[in-house]
Amino acid sequence: MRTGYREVKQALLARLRAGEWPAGTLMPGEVQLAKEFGCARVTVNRAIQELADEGIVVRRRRRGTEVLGDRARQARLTLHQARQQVESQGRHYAYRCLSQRKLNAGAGLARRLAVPQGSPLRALRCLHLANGRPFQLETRWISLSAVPEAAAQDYADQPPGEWLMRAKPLSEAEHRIQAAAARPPEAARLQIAPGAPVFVLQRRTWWRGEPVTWARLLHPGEDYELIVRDGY
Amino acid sequence: MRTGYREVKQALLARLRAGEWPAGTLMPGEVQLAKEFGCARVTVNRAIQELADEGIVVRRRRRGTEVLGDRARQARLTLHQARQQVESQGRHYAYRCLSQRKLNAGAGLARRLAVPQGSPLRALRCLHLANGRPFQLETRWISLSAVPEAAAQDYADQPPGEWLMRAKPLSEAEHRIQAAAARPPEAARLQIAPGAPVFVLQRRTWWRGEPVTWARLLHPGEDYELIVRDGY
DNA sequence: GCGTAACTTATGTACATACATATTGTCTCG
DNA sequence: CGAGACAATATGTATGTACATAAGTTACGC
Repeated sequence: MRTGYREVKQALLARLRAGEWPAGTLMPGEVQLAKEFGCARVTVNRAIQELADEGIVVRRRRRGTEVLGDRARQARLTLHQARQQVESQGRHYAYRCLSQRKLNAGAGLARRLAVPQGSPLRALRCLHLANGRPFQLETRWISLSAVPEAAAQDYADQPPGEWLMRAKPLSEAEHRIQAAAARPPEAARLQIAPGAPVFVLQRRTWWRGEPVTWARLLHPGEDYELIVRDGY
Repeated sequence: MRTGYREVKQALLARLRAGEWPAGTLMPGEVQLAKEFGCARVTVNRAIQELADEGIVVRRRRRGTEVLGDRARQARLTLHQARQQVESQGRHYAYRCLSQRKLNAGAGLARRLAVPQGSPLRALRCLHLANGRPFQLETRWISLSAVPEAAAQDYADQPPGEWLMRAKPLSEAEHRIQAAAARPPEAARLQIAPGAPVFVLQRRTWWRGEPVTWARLLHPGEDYELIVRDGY
């Protein structure tokens, strides 16, 4: 019958949207659906697997497949390094390290990075430029207990983000995206007026549960936008 | 040998990180890898499939599997309806429709929505409140040629986003995230000062290539944040 | 030399089957 | 009646096989 797991997935989606299985209920089992669609169970499995990946249903062994309510939109967000963002727009990229030093985590930093107080850190402040104009102001802390090599590394000519990506694999990441008003020192660095809107991306990463780095990336003004496309 | 596609995937990831196949090169074919790992080709296929899903490699028929350079961080972004965002924070949700009318697309709207000029549209302006305070200001256009049912629908008591989610499947979506300064009318609606930073999310959706809706969602100030977690 | 047809190859997917694994429900024994 | 053993069951995954599909490559005819 040349079913195809895509067809099955679409059919299931259609029936889900039609309200055939309201939120909270269990969908029929894979064998049942396979019989219904006239295809192999594996085909149904793959279709439902994708629905589960997209957060539409939850699957549990022995229990079955539960339909989740109030389906949220999901999209895949891709975050590039500043250099790549700039160059993909056909602009000239430049990097300047404003300051780099070593310090031990105080109470506030320890909390934000989730490291013990007093942990050795590398603190950095860098500027990424596009065609000579400020593109991103980066404030970053690197945990030296997680990445001891970072102590000896010089970031004068190399963005720490790019270095880290090569030097350290990562297992988890958390990103926070906000709009904020530029504080005076930041505004000066970004050559915008104090209080002007800035796009803020904060990124924390872990390696096997151990905190690696925390970065705060500021983009000036209304020009910057993050674009997420999604389809199926 | 009880390989398992997860093991294969981890092994491939390890070798990718070790630089065994530099960016731009082609990985060995599935049959080759299957022989190497002592498993079936389908198992390797599934492992590499996931790598492709995560944007680490690109697969093309007949060509092979290419390793992508400068691996960008990828994360799954989940976008909820305003109601769900508010309620998941334990706050009280309320909805107000400020205006709803029909109009035909002018030049600007036609371009933004990617519909022919003069197309019939439903135009909406709504406010979502959390504990009685403005949470999100929504400006939305719905293409009536794509969703004729929207012409008769009344949105006085029902957020158009929630209605659309139920009424219309969608195949593609595009999201843009920006920081902006509140313009005076918006600031008044959101009860913030003009020029204060706002978090802007613009969403366009299509159904089989046909534009369905365009929404501009404004969140006041620095409180709002979008959080994306990602791990493996 | 050029366009096209035929062939080759790597990935894409379907299927039957078999076994693994988690979890719920039930049954037994003290 | 409660704790633990056990069976039943739905999903999870591996495998061999077969065929589909896209895209390079080569051969052919003009």
